[in-house]
Amino acid sequence: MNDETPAVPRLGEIGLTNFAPYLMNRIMGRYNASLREEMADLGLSTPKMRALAVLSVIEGPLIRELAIYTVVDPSTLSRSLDQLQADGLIRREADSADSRAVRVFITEAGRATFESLWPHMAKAQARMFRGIPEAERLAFTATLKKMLTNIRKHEI
Amino acid sequence: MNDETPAVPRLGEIGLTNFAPYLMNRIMGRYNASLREEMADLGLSTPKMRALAVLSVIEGPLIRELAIYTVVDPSTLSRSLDQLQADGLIRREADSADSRAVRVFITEAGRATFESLWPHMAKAQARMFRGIPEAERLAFTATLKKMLTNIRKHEI
DNA sequence: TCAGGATATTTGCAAATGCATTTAATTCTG
DNA sequence: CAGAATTAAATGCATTTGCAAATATCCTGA
Repeated sequence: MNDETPAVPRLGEIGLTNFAPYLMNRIMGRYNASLREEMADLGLSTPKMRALAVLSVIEGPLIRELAIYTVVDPSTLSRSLDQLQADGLIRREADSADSRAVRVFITEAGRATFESLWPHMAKAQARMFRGIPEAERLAFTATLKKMLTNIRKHEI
Repeated sequence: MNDETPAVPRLGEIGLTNFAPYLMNRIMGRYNASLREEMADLGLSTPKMRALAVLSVIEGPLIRELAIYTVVDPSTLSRSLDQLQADGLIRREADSADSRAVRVFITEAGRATFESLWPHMAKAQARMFRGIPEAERLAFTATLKKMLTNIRKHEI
C-alpha cells in the first residue's frame, strides 16, 4: 500500500502556457489594458465600467448583487457608485422590502456613456477571437459557463 | 448603397453570460479570491505570487520581461520585488551585457514558498475544471493560447 | 416578543496601485 | 563619433483598494 499524498505535477512540468489560469490572467490583463485609454477618456475606472456594463443589462440589482456580478469588493463598489452617482450615470434607490438594501439603476446619461464605450469593448473581444472559427468560439464560451458554475460561490 | 457604420450587437442582445470577457473576468476574480487567504498566510500579494510563479519556471528574466509575464505594471513590480528581496525570496542581479537592466532570480527560500502555495493553485484550477472532460479542457487551453497570441502586445 | 446573531451598506485607514517623472545607460543617426 | 532619442528600472505622489469596524436593519428561536 501507498500512503503518500498523490504528487501534484509542478508548474514547471505543466508549463506556464499550459496552465489555464496563467493564460486567462494574461489575456484579461491585456484586454483590460486595451480599454484603459477609452475608459479614462470617459472618466471610468474598471469597477465603474463594469458596474455600467452590468446595469445596462440587469435592471435595479442590489449593491450586494452588483458586487458579485462585477467581481468588485462591496466597499470599493460603494465608492465607485458614489462617483457614478455624482456624475449622474446611476442612481440609488432604497429597496421597498428591506430598508438596509439599496438598488442601483442606470440613468439615460449612464446608458449613453456605456454605449459610447461598448464598441471598443466589442472590438477588443473581436481582436481576442480573431482567426478562431465560430464553432471553436462557441465551444470555448460553453466551457467558460461551466467553469463559472464550478467556481462561483454565490447562486448568481 | 449603405454607408452606415455596421451595427455592433449590444451587450444586452448578446447577454452578459455569452460575453467571453465578462465570464473570464468573473472566473479569474473568483480564482484569485480563492487563493487570497493562502497567499496572505505566506505574506504574498497577487503580484508577488505571480512573480514567484513565473520565476519558478523561467530562469533570470529581465524585470521588463517579468512585468509582461506577470501582467503587472513595472513600477508595481519593482516594489513587489523589493519586498520579495527583503524576505529573501528572490535576488536581483545586474545584467552582464546591459548595465541598465536587472535580472531576477528565485532563491531556494522563494522556491520553497512557491512550492507550498502551488498545491492550492493546482486545487483551485482542478475545481474550476471539475466535470469537464479532458478533451474539452485541452481544446479550451488551445483556444486560450491562440487568444494570447492575438491579444498580446509583446513578443513574449 | 425580544435578545442575539446575521445581513446590507458605508466609512476609516493603512497599504497598494499606476501614471508621470527621474536617473542612468544604451542605441541610433547624421 | 557626438548628440538626440530610446530604453530599463526606480521613485514621487495622488488615487484606489480592500480589510476591519461601524451603523442600521432584519430574522430566528426560546
